[in-house]
Amino acid sequence: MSSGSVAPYTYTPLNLLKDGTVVNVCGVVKFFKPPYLSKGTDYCSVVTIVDQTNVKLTCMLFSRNYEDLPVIYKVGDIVCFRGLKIQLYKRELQGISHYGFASLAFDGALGSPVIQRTSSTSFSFTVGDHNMVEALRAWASTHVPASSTSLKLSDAQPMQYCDLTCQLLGKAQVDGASFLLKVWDGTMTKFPSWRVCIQDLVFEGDLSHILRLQDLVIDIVVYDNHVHTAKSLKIGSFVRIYSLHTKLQPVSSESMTSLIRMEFHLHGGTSYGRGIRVLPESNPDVDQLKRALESADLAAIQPSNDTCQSENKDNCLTPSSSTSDLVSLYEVERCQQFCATTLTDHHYLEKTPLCAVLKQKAPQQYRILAKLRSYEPKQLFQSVKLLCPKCHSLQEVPYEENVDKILQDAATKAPESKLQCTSLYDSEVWSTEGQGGRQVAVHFMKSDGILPLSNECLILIEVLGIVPLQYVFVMAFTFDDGTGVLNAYLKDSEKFFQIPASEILTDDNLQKNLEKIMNVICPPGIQIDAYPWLECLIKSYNVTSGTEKRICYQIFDTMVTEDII
DNA sequence: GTTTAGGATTCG
Repeated sequence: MSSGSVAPYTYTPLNLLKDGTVVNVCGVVKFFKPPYLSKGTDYCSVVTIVDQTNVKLTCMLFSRNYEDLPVIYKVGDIVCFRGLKIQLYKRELQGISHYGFASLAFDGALGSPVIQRTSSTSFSFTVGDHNMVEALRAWASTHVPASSTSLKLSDAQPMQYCDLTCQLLGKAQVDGASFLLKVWDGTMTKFPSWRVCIQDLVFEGDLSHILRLQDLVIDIVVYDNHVHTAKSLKIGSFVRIYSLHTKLQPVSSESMTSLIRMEFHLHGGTSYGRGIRVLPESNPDVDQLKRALESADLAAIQPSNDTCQSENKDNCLTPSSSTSDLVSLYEVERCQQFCATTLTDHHYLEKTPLCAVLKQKAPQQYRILAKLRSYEPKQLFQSVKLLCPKCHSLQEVPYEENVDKILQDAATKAPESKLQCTSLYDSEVWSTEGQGGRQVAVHFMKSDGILPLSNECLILIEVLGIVPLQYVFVMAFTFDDGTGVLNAYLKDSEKFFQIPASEILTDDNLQKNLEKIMNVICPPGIQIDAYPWLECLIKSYNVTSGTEKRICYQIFDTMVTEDII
């Protein structure tokens, strides 16, 4: 027993939780949504924790008071919850705050002082709790990857979601659903910030100070549910903005001849933990931020032209730069800055370097960030194949003169499927002459629901066992991310290039588009350093040929970004 | 002793 009148609390390991119980738990924060106003009466915070048992628990925490929800600043923080009810939701256990719920939160950094963050007076902190936090810190340092979303403005790239720690310099309500925040963190973005027109708005903040800081200040627009949080923020306060979206302004002739600008949005909703949280002066990240602001402020007051010119020599646009210089600079910047592909799903997967992918067994799924060193086939029309969705075999698209041969070589078994006429094709069963009266099912593919003229009609013969075949792009990509080289197949009917494989052989424009895309993602005649990054999902699988076993990789749920299509 | 949300990006 600990000294004093309060008995030590018992914490239940996350692998021993039972439905219907009320428990105390401790864990490392794996994911969280900063407290936000729910549609009911309370503030809500969703927190996923993990402990040494490697079991995760997602907790729904509600409180009438914002301050009573756990004070979490970042992934990796450590929390202790008391009075957490365990229940089943979608066949998984989840935690939900029960009557008398209380929480403590701590910095997760190994060796930092164990200072509890809570306003909950009922939460007594014992030696046992202290040891629990230290043990979780030690475990997390080797088992929980550090949060990678937090960054400085100077490291912000377009088309990213990131957590920004900054100071609020100005604010203004734009309209009912959007609110402007002017912030800085002492560093300069790669592209100057967009500027929201504040002419007709009620602006709060020191505009002369903001103007003096120039491009050290960025404009963030927050939307919908974040407007009420933004309204309550005090000028000068230190805030963290979670899942801030960075993007480049749409390319227009105007932006080509001036400068490309970067937009900052905090979109509506709370997906991926989108939100804003005020950081106290005592926060170690604020300490660091203050120092950066002080030196940046000094530099802004006494600008050194020499430093500016020598640092920006490579990126500097002189008044004599021609439009084509600007465009090519933009193209280079764009290629270096952001991904030419995006994921269509599984955004929560963490990125894995290729060297790590290559060491692991199959099957697995990975998110990778790499450059396309090379690809096959170079003759792009050769990448179009016919895929049998039934047996997954691939066939070449047959030349017309080969079709007779294919029919002669067809298998001997009778068609199995029930014949039906659909909007895609009409079907008939024909008895062959001179082949023992073998029956062959023939499908006449329709175009827009209508049978085309016979010489234009695609005919599928079911004894071939390939009914109906699907056109796909099949390519071999060689990825390189600096840590390793990996070959992956692309097998895709239309998602990746946003071009239907079924139409490319007959459409010159689509062929040109495909060529253009390949020239962007794997540009000929330049160093690989200047190639764009590609973010891809790949899955590994085992392939056995004879006695040889090897691992293959295939791209999935990935597409090229719309602005290069 | 009810509800809220139930991780899984907007499309401005």
